[in-house]
This record gives sequence, C-alpha cells and structure tokens, in this order.
Amino acid sequence: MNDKKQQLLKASIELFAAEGFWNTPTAKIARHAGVATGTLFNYFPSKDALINAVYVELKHEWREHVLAGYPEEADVKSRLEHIWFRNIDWGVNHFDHYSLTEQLRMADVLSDETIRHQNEELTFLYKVVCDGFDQAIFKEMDIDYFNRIVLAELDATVRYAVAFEIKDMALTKLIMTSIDILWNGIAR
Amino acid sequence: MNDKKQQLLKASIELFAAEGFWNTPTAKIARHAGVATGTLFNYFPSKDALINAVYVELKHEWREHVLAGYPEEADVKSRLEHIWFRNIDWGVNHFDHYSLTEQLRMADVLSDETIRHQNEELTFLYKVVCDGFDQAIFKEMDIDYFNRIVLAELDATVRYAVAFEIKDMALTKLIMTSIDILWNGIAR
Amino acid sequence: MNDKKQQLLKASIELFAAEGFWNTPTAKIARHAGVATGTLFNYFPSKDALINAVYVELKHEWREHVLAGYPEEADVKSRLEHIWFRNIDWGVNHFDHYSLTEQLRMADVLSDETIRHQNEELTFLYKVVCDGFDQAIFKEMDIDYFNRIVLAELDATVRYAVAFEIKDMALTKLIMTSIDILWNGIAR
Amino acid sequence: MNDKKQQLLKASIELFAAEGFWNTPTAKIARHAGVATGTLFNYFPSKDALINAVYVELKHEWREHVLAGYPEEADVKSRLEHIWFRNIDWGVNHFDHYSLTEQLRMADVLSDETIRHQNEELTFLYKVVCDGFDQAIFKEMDIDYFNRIVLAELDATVRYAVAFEIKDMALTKLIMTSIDILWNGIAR
DNA sequence: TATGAATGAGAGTTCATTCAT
DNA sequence: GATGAATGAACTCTCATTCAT
Repeated sequence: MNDKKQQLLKASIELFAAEGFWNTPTAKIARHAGVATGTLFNYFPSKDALINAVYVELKHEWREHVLAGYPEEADVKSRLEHIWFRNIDWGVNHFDHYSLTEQLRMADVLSDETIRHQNEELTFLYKVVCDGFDQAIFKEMDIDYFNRIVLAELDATVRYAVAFEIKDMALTKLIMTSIDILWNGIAR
Repeated sequence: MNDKKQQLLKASIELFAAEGFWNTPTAKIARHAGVATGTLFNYFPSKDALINAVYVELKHEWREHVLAGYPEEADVKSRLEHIWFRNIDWGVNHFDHYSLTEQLRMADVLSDETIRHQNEELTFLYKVVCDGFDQAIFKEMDIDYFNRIVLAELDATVRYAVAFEIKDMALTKLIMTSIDILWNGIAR
Repeated sequence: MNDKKQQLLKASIELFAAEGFWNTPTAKIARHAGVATGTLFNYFPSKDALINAVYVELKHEWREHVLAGYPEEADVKSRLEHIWFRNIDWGVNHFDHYSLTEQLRMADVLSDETIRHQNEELTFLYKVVCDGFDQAIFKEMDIDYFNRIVLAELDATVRYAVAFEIKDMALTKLIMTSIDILWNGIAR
Repeated sequence: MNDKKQQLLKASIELFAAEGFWNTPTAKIARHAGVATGTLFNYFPSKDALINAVYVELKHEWREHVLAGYPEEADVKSRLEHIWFRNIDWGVNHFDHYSLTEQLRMADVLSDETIRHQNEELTFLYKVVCDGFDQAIFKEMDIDYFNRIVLAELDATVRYAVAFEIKDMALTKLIMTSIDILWNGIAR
C-alpha cells in the first residue's frame, strides 16, 4: 500500500488512541503524518472514511496477531484457547490499538461496508464456534449469544489485566482462570 | 432539585441518547428543555459538567431500579440473581438510557469526582460479592476481576436481548441461561 | 428590521457589487459589517440564504424607487413612461445595485421562495401591461414575451447610458429615443 | 489546433454549461477530457485563461453558424434578417452554448485581449449596421446604442422561445413578430 | 510532453461560552 | 435568576496550481 497512506493511518491511530477521534482534527493528523492537509483528502474522501479505514487496519493487525501459529486442525478447545491467549496478548501489549478498536465499534461511525468487510475476516472464528456446537461441546444456546459472551469475557479480562498491570506469571495465571471461567460457563 | 435543572437533565438524556453527546449542541439542549441557552450555564458550569451530571442521574435511576425489592438479608445467590434480573430488565426496557450510560463510561469524559460518587452508590454490589468470597462460594480470584466478569456478561446479555428483540418467555429463558453460564463460571 | 441584519445586508451589497458574490467570503462580509463571523449565521442560515436576502432587499429598494409618484390612475402610456423613467433613473444612479440585481437573477442562486416573493411585488407591472392588452394598445403577442422585450430594452438603455456616461440633457434625450423605439415596436 | 487542447475546450464547455464555471474544478475538466490535471495547465496557463479560451471558441462557433449563407451583397434589411434568423436558430438549438456565452460575458472574467479579439470577429455586424445608418434607414441614434438594442431584443426572443419551448411554426411566427417589433422600433 | 500526487491557503459553517440587558 | 445575541477559534473539506518523474 502507498507510503503516505500508511503514514496517515499510523498517525491517525496514534492520535485517535491518545486523544479520541472526535477530538483529533484532520489538520493535526496530516501534520503528524508529515503531509499537507489536502493530502489526507487525496487518500480518504472524508474524515469518516479515514476512521473506517483505521478500523479496518486495526482489525487486520489484530487478525494477523491472533492467527499467528493458529492450529487449524486441532480440536475445538485447543483452537479456542489459542485464540484466547493470542487475543489477550494483543489486547494487553497493544492496548492503545485494542481500546481504540472497541471505541470505534461502539461509536456508530462504522459504515455497512466496513462491518461487512470485518465479518468476512472473522470466518475462522465462526468456524471454531460452529464446530463446537456441531460436536455438542457447548451448552445449547444461540450462536450469536455465545459469541457475545465469549467476547465480553475476553474484553473484561484484557481490561482488568491492563488496569491492574498484571504481567508475566500473574498474567498467565489470570488467563488460566479466565479460560476456566469461560469453559465452565459454556461447556456442557 | 430545581425544576429547570431537571428539565435540562431530561432534555440532555433524550438528545444524547438519540444523537450522541458529541453531536448535541448545548443550544439544542436548552431549546429542547424550554429554556434559554444561557440558562444552561447557570446550572452547569460547562458542557462537560452537564455530561457528568447526566451520568450521575442515569446511574441513580439505574440504582433505584435495581434495588427495588432487593432482599438485603437473603443468601448470596438470591441477591445476585435479584440484581441480575433487575439489571437486565432495566437494560432491556430502558435501552436508550442503558446504552448512553455505557457510552459515557467508555468515552473518557467522566471526572474523578463522578467516578468516586458512582462507586459510593455501588456499595451494595460490593457487599454481596464480598459475602460470596467470605463464604467461599466463588472461585478464588481478585474481586475486581470478578466484578468485571459479572458486568461483562450482564452487558452481553442485555445487548443480545435488545439486538434480537428477545422478549417474554424467551427473555426469561435467556436470563436463566445467562445465570447458568455465570454461576458455572464463577462458583466453585 | 434588526440593526445588525441591516448592516450585514448593506455590507453584502457593497462587497457583492464590488467583487462579485462568489468572490466575497462570508468572513469579509462580517468584518465589513463590523460583526463577528458567527453573527452572520445568526441572521442568515447560509451564504445562499444571505444572497437571496440581498436580492429581495435590492428588489425592494428598486420597487420603492420606481413606484415613487406612480400615477396609478393614469392611462397606460403615462404609467409605462413613468416606470420607464424611474427605472432608468434607478439603473443609472444606482448602477451597482442595478447590476448586482441582474447578476443575481441570472446566476441560478435564487430560491423558488425568493422568486415567488419577487413576483408578488411586481403585480403593479403586470397590471399596466394587462391594461394595455385589454385596451388593444399593444400588438398581439404573448404577455411574457412582451415583458421580456420591455425589460431587455430597458436593460440595454441603462447599460449604454452608464457605459458611455450619458447624463443630464443627453440622458433625457436617450430616454425619449428609447421610449420611441419601444413604443413603435410594441404599439399597434 | 492540438487534439488535447480541443478535448479540453469541449470538456470545459460541457461542464461549464451543466454546472457553471465557478463550480467546475479544473481537475474535473481534465478528467472529463481524458487527460491529466497537469496537462490542462500545459495548454492554458490558468483557469481564467481557459475560461477566456472557451468564450473565444463559443463566439467562433456562433459566428460560423450565423455567417453560413450570409448574403453579403444583399440590402440592409435582408442581411439583418439573415443574422436575426440564424442567431435565434443558434440560441434555440444550442441553448447551452448560447447561455454560457452570455454568462461569461456578464461575469467580468473576460480579459481585454478576449474582448478585443471578439470585436474583430464582429466586423460583419458593424458593416451592416453602418450601411443602415449611411442609407438613413435607421432612426438617428448612437451606433453603440443601436447594437445594444438589437442584441437585447435578440436575447429576449431566444430566452422566451426556450423558456416556453416555442418550436416549428410557432417559432417562425415568433421570429416574424420579433423582427416586426425591432424594425418598427429602429427604422425611420 | 504528459502525468497526477502534493500542496496549503482559504472556503463556509458550527458551537461552547459570555455578558449586557 | 433568566435571557439570547454576539463571539471567534476551530472545524472539515476544496481546488488552482506546481513540479518531480
């Protein structure tokens, strides 16, 4: 992808994370990226479009991180645990990005196009969940509810770890606890 | 509390819920409340202060709702279930207010004062949780982590119910499921 | 009408006449009127609205000037000549305003509302023309075409007088000539 | 003339006519002409220069149209009628171009150079008018005033025909009427 | 010659806040 | 205390023009 476009995305992410995206003027983003104000609008037709692009970029980063070393052929629990570990790892070590992603998701600024695109990148997630249901590993419940529960616990765990600066051994222990809570909650 | 102040809070909540608080000009709030622009600033020194007051107001409403009929002397599980039920009830039936509360909490607009004040109103929650730990009902974990897990599952359940318009019998069933998931997750 | 609103209209007319309305920033208008930028938008919701208001104002001025001493009961020719004289007088002595009015009329910036309002103020004109047709004074032709012809000659006369700085006696003579051309052209 | 230059002029005319020249960015013109933004400025040093070139081009088109079959040796009235007919024909059938030409003439964007150039192309018009005065066909008046009157009536007639969609027989009749009005007005 | 990304001044408009009444 | 007109800095976005390739 284009050099300047990447710089602009990078600058946006940094500033959005630091000051919130409603409080970050496009002029500041451009300056931070080392380009002229107008240049921003050569790459993104509007601030909204830029925000959406930032979200897509962040989700992409996240996906790369989570999928690294993903044991596609392993059993459901192993796969879920991999995702769980990697997810928390990302959330804790890139909390700026993690937090910004969530903010964007909640803020009603994402276009239908962006949401559609995001869902496409999440198929691997749907796969493991469906497998779990097919193999009657999970309690009977709606798949959408299941997903929400999983993501909610994940989010709670990440935010707790960051808020209380849980690290290293303590973090590993926390993750074990969280998996335990999750599994006992959802498994038959 | 003063009449005009209440009107302003009411108007703010309605408009914030409908259009987001970044997108709601103070002038519009004042008009909606039937007072002059300047009057708003007689009661709230700034828009930020108004937003904080809105949050406090919403949390207060919520607390009233959740505490109605609260069995203070009952056992831990009963108390937790009461809170759980009433909470989901509030979230589902006043989703505007519920959602706005969450938005405000995430948006980095709450003052320390507001957060402190909020925590004070949550003592009844801490009480039941501490009792649970004292009686060794819950797995061993940090109480803050415990709280986050509970709130996260609660939030997920409310949003799922609203998104898929789960009602009546189906809602009752969902709540049972959610309690099951929670309890199996956190209880020893 | 409000004081600041009048100042803004006056400033707009001066600047629009001097530099064209596309080339006149709202900030400059406000400064010229001695108010803040924002104030302009308290009185006119947009630059477009301001432009329309300027047109209405100019047409109003024009109407006042043309109708001064209008012999409402006189015969058709006398009335037409009155209008003719006063119109050229206005065009020549307030050429800035005259020219701006025409520019605005041609520039596709006038709202339907403005056009409707203008037509209402022109009823006295329609009256004399209709009388002329009723009394079979004019050649047979569509009334709209008639009006266009009259206004076109009027415009040509004004612009010629201004371009060549025709004044006093010479101007009177020009007006006589123009009336002669018009009357011979349109009368039976 | 160069190919790309012609494309640019053509594109400009189309877009100016459709959206007004103040609202047409140079980038859009270039795109519409199928060349790069920069290329436009290889052929025209500025947007102003382009606008002037467009005017010259339009006037040239017009002249070609009006002069087709011009009876150079015929009497004054015949020649004038030829011009009159052809002019209205052009105005009605190429109203976009006609209207744009007028807009440009009024908009204070034409350079002295352009105006000088245009006057040169109008010598055939001056010739017939001078002949008319020399032969004492016309009433005594300044030649510049005479020209303005003629053009004004012409313009009024074209716009009326277009506005009311006068065509075929009705148009021929209108033209006869207009010539009648003109001739009775200006001839001794 | 042709390109089109880069520029940055400048546009119209918004809005939290003030303050004379 | 209540008012709402006035403020002006700050915002997003546009576009004629340049210039390295």
